[in-house]
Amino acid sequence: MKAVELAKAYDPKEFEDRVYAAWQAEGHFAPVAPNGKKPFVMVMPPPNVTGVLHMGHGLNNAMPDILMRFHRMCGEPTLWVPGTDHAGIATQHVVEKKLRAKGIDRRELGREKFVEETWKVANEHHDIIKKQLEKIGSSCDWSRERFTLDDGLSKAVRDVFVTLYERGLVYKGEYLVNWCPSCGTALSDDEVEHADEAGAMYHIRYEIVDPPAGGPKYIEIATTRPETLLGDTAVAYHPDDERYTSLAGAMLRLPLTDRTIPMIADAYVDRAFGTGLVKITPAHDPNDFEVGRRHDLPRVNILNPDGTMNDNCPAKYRGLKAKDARGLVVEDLEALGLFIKKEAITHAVGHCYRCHTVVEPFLSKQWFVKMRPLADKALAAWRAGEIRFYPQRWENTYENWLTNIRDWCISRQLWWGHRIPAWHCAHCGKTVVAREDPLECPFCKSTELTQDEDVLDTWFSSWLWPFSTLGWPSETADFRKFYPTTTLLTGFDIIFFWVARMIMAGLEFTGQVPFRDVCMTTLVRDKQGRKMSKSLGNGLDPLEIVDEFGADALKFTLAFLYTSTQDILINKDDFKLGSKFANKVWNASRYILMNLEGREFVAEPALNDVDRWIYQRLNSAAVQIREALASYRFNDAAGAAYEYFWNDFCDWYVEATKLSTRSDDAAEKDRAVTVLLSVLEESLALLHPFLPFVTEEIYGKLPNASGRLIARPYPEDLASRRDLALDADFVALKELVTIVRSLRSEFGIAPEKKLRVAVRFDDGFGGAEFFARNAGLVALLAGASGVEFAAAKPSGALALAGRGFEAYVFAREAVDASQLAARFSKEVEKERQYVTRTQAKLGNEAFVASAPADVVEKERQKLKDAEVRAAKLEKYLADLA
RNA sequence: GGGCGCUUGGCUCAGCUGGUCAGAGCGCCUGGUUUACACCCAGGAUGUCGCAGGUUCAAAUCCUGCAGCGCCCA
Repeated sequence: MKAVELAKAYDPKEFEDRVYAAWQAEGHFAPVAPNGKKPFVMVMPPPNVTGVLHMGHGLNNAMPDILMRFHRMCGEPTLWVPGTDHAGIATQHVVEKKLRAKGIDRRELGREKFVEETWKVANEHHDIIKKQLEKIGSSCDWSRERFTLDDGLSKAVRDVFVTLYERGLVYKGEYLVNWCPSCGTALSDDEVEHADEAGAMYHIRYEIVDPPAGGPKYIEIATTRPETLLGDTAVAYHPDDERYTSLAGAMLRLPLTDRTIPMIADAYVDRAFGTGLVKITPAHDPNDFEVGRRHDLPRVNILNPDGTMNDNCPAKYRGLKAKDARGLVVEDLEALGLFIKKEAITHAVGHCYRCHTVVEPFLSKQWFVKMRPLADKALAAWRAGEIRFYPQRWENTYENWLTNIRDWCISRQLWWGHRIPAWHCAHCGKTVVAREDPLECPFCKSTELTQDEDVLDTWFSSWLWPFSTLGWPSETADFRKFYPTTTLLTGFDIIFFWVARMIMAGLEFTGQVPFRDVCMTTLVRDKQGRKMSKSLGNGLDPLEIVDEFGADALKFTLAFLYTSTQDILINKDDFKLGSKFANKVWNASRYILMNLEGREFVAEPALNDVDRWIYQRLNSAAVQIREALASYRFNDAAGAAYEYFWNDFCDWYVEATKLSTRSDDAAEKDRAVTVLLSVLEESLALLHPFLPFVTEEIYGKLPNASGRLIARPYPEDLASRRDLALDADFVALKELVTIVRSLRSEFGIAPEKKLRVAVRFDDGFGGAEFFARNAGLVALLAGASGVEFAAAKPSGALALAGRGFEAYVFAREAVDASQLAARFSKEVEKERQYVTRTQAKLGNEAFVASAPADVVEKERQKLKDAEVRAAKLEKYLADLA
């Protein structure tokens, strides 16, 4: 056989694109035909079609890819559905900005042209996003890719809207909504981010109309937004507040206006807060809105949709931004002597999650989804154990949100999105909601129908994603085969936006939970714990990482550093970890392939101790990986793969085989190389989910492999490979080798100096035969001229303590006796301390009586071991003296 | 105000259902051109597991309180 040559250095750029193209061309990302195994299915959280992938996407695509590859190799039909999201507000922003740069306003362009333009931009961007996902190695089924605005999904959205309307769960009404004056649209409660800001509490006087004789002429209220007084329609006090009960029914002169407003009593008021009086502005505060409803107060809207003061305000304020109006209002109040004071405070202010503009509570007609019935189903399913969160603590958040859920405002005053399938009949005034565009009004047959101008919230399409992508509402083959999906993996920050809503939608429309497991990932941040952002310049572009370190390095590093308990802090250099590991795999393989030169395969090679040991380790690693992935502990899985390959396979196994490959025995060389190649092949399979590219590339060069690694079975837990006794023997062998190496290192004995080594076994040591068989191996690894077996310490040798044995090294002349003695003393002291502690423990009757028998037995054994070791060390000390 | 999380070697973090579990990667120190790898090899140092109590035969691991940091909801 000829040697296979690999390039000297690992160079991912050389093969990653090629390997990905081959996988795709051969159809490996599509599910295999039903084979009796339960399918493993995930949907990709759809990235924003006009966005850019950031490290969060990197993480949330790399981890699913590990899962998909693992389950695929386990022989399950696997499906990972990719796709993108039209991201209404964000995309409309992008396109508007582009147009503005060309001096075009979207209103000039008109709705139709604007949407056309937006499709163009979305299509271009889509190709970029797709390329990025391919670059990072996502093994998703591109033939099933979906977009939230494509025909199928649009049909699903419309069907759902109409169904909910029919069930009385969608309604339109005039309510106070969160309004982004900059985006010019309503937002849902979740789309508002609260941030503490410095503000002020303004104390203002309202004059009482016809004050009772001897009573006060004014009342004092406090507000953070004095300009909203122009929309006040009452002032409220607590019904039990005796300071104000005498003012029941009194009227107040609303400053700066010609209006008078009533004093009302409402239990909502906190008597202890401020003066115990609250100005009520039903059109501009959610709490006031409720108070207004209870007392049937008028709602005076003082804002235009763009956030400026409207015609309900006195002329001088009209057209001013709310913030500017505030200053003017305060000035005017001062002039009238109605302003008392201003105190600095900090308060939470709502901002638009897309553009960060301050959000205004704004009175308008919007569409809502009645959430309570949906949420109750989602809670019931969770309580019944149909949904499991990893880590479980997220279930608290889920429960809490669903328990306190409020209706969902789903209409958006945008052009880019699913147009609301509702029509207004100019003739009879009724609303028509229909699956098919109506040609005439079903109530009065009029054709004067106009469709609602608004579009739906993007999340109103995302919440259908796990089933709309599979063809629902049609009963497609995919839907039948792959729904419900298995696992959803996404960032915890969209648990409300997306995860909980998908569960509600799944239950409402398909009668099933959309997935069983929810794996919540944390955020990726920089080393200072700051969110990665463009403005800070601390963002890590996954594509740059791929370019510099390779896609495998990206994936492996993220898996290795994965943690579910806190944010993942990472910087660019951390990705060296992954590329170093990939390089290690490359070079170990390179070495093995080099050794093929002139060798012949052996049909059924006999396994020696070392071979059986490495299979034992491989087996144990496979078990660990399987267990870790079953509960989404990616770090443990990656760690097990790393430790196996680097510490067991490279450091010990490959080194050990040099005993054979460097021998003059051709038959033994053939045998050793044959086994080595088999172990390598299986090791590559073990590592493949974590390092897909480099393992596939090497696999393609193996003379004993066929097909693609991506489709090879994953190493299984084989009873025949479990061998704890052998593992224990090998632990002892490694200890012996390490003891000799340490001595060499500590006393600067040159590596090329072969040491004469002898071993004596303690009574009852079980590994004697193993050692006898592997004396040559010990000699190789320890750099010994040979290993003898002795009944007692030979004169002229140094003794070193091992567990169950004693090593004798003929190196007295190279060693500084006092230095070695000092080391022994330290060790003796440690052992003696341990002995004392353990004796006390075992002397404690409560311990012996209460602790499980095996724990007590273990302690006894450990005590014995420590005593033996201490005795050995003391003897060595005496000898050195 | 309610809820959740974090505080373990210089750095970033693992340690599930309490009994050598005090670990990993990076960094650091010493020595190495062994025909796979200096993206390497061999050896080594470093932690009263935030603080104070408690439960237990036994606590980094469970409970309570405190301190600091972070997030979510109101």
